[in-house]
Amino acid sequence: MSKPKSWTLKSIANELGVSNATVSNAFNRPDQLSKARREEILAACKKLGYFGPNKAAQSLRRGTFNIVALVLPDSVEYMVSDPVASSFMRGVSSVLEKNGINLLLFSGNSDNLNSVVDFVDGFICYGRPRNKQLVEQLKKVPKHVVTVDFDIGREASVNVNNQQASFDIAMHALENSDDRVAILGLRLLNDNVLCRVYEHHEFEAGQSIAHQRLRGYHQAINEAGVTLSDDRTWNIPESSERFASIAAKEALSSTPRPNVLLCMSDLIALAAMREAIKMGLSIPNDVRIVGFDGIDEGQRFVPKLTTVHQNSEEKGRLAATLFLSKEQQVAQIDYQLQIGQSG
Amino acid sequence: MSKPKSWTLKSIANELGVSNATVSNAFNRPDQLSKARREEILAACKKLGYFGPNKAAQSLRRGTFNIVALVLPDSVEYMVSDPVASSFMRGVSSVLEKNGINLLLFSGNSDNLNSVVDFVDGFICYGRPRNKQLVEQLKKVPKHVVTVDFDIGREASVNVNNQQASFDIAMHALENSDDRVAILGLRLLNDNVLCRVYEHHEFEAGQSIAHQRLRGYHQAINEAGVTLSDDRTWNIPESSERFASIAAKEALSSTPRPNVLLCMSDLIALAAMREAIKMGLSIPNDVRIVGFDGIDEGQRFVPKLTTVHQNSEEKGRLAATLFLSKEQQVAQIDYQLQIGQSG
DNA sequence: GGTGGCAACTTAATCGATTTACTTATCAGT
DNA sequence: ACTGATAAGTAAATCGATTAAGTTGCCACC
Repeated sequence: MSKPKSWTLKSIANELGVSNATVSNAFNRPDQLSKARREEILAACKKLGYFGPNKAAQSLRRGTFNIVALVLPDSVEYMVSDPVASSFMRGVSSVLEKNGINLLLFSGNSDNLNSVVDFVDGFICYGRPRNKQLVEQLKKVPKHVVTVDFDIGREASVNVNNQQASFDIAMHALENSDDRVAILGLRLLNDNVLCRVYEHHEFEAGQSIAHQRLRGYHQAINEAGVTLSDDRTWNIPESSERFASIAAKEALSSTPRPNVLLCMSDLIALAAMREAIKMGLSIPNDVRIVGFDGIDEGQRFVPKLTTVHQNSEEKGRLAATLFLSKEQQVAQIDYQLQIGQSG
Repeated sequence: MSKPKSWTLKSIANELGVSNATVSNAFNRPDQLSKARREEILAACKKLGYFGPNKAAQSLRRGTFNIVALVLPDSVEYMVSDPVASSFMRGVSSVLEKNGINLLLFSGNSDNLNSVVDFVDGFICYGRPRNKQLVEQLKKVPKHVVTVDFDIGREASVNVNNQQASFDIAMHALENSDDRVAILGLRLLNDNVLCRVYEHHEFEAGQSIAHQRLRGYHQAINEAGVTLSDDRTWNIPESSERFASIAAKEALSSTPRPNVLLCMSDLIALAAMREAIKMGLSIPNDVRIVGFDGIDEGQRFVPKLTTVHQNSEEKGRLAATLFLSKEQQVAQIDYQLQIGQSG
């Protein structure tokens, strides 16, 4: 009668009249018992409906979890709506899935790694988490960590050279030293707000992707001998149509009207192009617009978007592979300028 | 000297000369010890670098995890590249994140829930998982389960009426009894293959979303008195531009050329429209094309896509809320026909 | 002064496993 | 027949916590 609703190693062992250890060994170390005994035990477990050792207990004992946390730069919501981030995630998960490892999504807004640190084998961090405490914790967390597109002084990371790429695309967009440049920046600020940004100098030291890209733009602007007025940089809090449109409209209706728009993502650039068209401007004659990312929609748009293409999925695969190898190395991945008709 | 590298409840207790239980209580049950003692302990922990009870051990003991598994219909890769699925996920995560609960992604291709079942508080299943074993396991897994857009006989679920919606959109698209209809189906088959599907009858009993939608189409086709030839249904294995284009090209170049294309997703419908335009066909004069989902890009396309809109993000929020409430109920969510110029 | 009640801790069982060290039994070899 | 190896299995410590039950000291109250 005393059949427990759900079996444990112990109750199974009692039922079969063998020891704890023997049942455990039947599942984990076949060489520790006779073949006959093992098969007998496994068959009995199957019949009774015991599906093997409880993973939580197993993990506690062994210290391994088969779970990797993907630390996102921002909320999970934001992440899944960004096409570049999703394709990165796609790359990561394809590799992990093949290795039977599960993916835990972790928001870059959380202020504490603690809620998951005891459940995972380590962390893959995609870009600098918005919450600074998180960054500090990641620096010293006693687990394996791979960072992507930013650096915390640990040795395993995957990066695209954001600064160089931004420099290149900006150099492409700039033609004359009297060009009027505006920058539509993505998440330059920690505050979740759409606004113009006047103070540039503090960004020159920042390590977020946005800061790296901004440095590339500035470098190109200098090199091209162009002047960037200090009211010509916008902060867009997330890569969404809505915010980007507002910022683009604002930028394009400011005087003197900019004729070069450097956009930190393709989604922003596309929104800007739509606004420009709505305002009756001609691209690239009245305004040249360039993006960053290389998403599909940009290549279908008329005029075709000029942008920096990076293979995010490949980046994801690389990050996951690097994680699994436990090696400490820094991998740089390639980018290509994708020249369209927009700038 | 004997400072362990990482602290445990026990080692902290020893260090402070109090019992195990007291330290535990300091973190979990303030009423069990004096205020002074408690503050003293917490301060000491902070100084020593003990961040609180190990969550894995805590979970083992308590049987709660603060982790919910999101069971996807297919691989995790697939999920993040599908805009509808992502916005569902967005909805789910927004609610969970607010409640401090972490999200674990679980592939619908896995053949065993076991790798995660001992780590999670329960499951939210988005659509019928591709792997049938998984479905069987979900039916009887001893954890809380909420299903979305399919049913496994458990009482908590969120659904849109796929069959009714498909019926409605198909009725809208069909005009004359001599219309030549083709169906571009999404994941009608378990096999990951792009092909024409000849045998329809077995689908009439299927419970996957694709099967529900197919039934709606068939019902409308009957009602409209139209004949559907049995070589006019395609199976597209995933909602991607590439596969959809191939299928659309094949459908549109078959004779007699279909003049109505019922597409099971907007991504497919958009690809079909692009192909039709490439072939010099006029929409909707030569061919009427309707989709399903209501993604943004469809509304921007020229001609605007006629489709079924469902608020996936809301669906996600609803599913998560239902999960957290632990209530057993079936929630139906609304859909609207979104009439554009495409069909 | 004895009793009851309460606050503040401690003891020890428990969650569900893994694993080292130990006990037997069996058998080959001399 | 005795030794030593090997195979097969068991006992008990352990992972890092929670918590019911028990202990102790202190104070109030009749």
